[in-house]
Amino acid sequence: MDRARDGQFQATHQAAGGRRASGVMTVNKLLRLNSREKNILVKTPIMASLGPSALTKMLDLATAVNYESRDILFREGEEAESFYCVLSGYVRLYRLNKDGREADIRICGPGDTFAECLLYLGPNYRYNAQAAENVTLARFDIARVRAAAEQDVDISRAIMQSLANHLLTTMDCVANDRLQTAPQRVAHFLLTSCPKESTSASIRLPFQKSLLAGKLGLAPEALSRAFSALRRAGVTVRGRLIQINDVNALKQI
Amino acid sequence: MDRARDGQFQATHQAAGGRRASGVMTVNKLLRLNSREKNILVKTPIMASLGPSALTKMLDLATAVNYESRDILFREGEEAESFYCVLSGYVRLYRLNKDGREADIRICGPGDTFAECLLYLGPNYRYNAQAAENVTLARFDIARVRAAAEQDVDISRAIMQSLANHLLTTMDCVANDRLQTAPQRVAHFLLTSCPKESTSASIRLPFQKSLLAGKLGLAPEALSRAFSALRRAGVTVRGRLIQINDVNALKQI
DNA sequence: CGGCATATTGAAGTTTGTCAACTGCAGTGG
DNA sequence: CCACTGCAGTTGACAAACTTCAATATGCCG
Repeated sequence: MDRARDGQFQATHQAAGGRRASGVMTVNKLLRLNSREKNILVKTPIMASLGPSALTKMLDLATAVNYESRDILFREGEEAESFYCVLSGYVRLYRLNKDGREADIRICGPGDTFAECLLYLGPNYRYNAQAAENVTLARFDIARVRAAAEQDVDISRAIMQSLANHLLTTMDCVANDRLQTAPQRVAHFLLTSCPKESTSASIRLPFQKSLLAGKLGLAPEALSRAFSALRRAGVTVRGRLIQINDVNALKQI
Repeated sequence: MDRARDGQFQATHQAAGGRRASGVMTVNKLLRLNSREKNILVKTPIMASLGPSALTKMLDLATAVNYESRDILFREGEEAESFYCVLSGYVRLYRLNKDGREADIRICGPGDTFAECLLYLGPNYRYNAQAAENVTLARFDIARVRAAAEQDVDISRAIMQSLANHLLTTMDCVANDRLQTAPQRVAHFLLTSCPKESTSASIRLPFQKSLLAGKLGLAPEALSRAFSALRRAGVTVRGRLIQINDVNALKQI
């Protein structure tokens, strides 16, 4: 059975979060970050503001971990031992209702930190996390980082900035869900993906459309229809490539 | 013209946030908290975890301010000088779309802190805040609290806990909006308002139904219909009084 | 009781979700 | 090289849920 292709299998047997090397899976082998991974990590928002000593402490606490597409990182209700920072790939954070329907809460890409809010809260994860594609993550032990933050103001300040940012982003999400229709959400997303001050642009989606649909709180079909509704505003879609002829027209949607 | 009853007037002439005494308005007079207000403030989540010295510092930084129902506390885009903690009454945080439609992001009641995320972020408010009824608030100067947090780990820890809490609450909000229908949202709200482990309950809404509707992301009419849909699950509504005959039946909605 | 704001109800109308069929593409294996 | 397969995405038809508008009812406070 192909684990990466069978959601049901994933749903009952959690992936253990191993690091794979040359096609061979070595479960739960946590490694220090290699230099390429370190270079990515130190540029992420949560690390970039740290002073040299705080940065060293955090790098010492980080381990690297890989997941394959559709692997489950953790589930709602499990005891939270770690929080994560994405080095490459995308991770979905989502909830289930009692019928088993899923709703994405957040899509985390390179540089994004997630579950760090549990540093100062209850002992359990509050949502599910799944790799949307093959991902590399930096993993941090919650208890150790909490201890480090108590001693180093740089670290606690970085965590606060991260929390404050996520809070505002999530509040934006609530407001957008409640105020905007599907084409408006898509237009808004495209505009935030455009370089500032440009009159036209062409964008390559960094992930599948189904993932974008979830991020925007839409069914994949609704995203499709939103794109075709945006054609009259000069938006051309071919695969992951999106051509925007008139940025100002998009703003009027 | 009655300021408290004319939304348009409020929309163009911002209330200055004065403290009123015996019907006479004294604009912008910021006062130290009286002992009753202090007693409330020290029990709020953000203050309760502070040690004695941190608590004293924060109380010294706090000023009391009253607003009348429908007063605007601040608007999106304004420079953020203060964050607030609700001592009594309710405050709506909301956004406008370009058609002028409003969507509530959060309803803050006694003990709730808001806009504290700006301690570590950009200089502007990111949403509007309006008194939903007559309110008393503790106001904190952002720059001063930021300085205090740098020196006192208790304070920065309290802020982090507050941020983490709000983040999780807001993520819950996104998930609930995306997963639950109107009756389910109302049922969920009622269940969180019930004492734990009770089989039946009677609740008094702490605010107007229109405010509850906004909190749940619904039009007032949709809330009304949700309540009448819940009648068959043993929910009786008369004014602000709500009788729940069977808590378990509500959980099945 | 009057006056006003809040809440409820009914009747459209929108928007989105759901289900199903179909397309297009990429990879597989004969 | 080509049929087969599996998956992502699109499209259509329909249903469900919610909003909006309008009319009416209820409740509150002078």
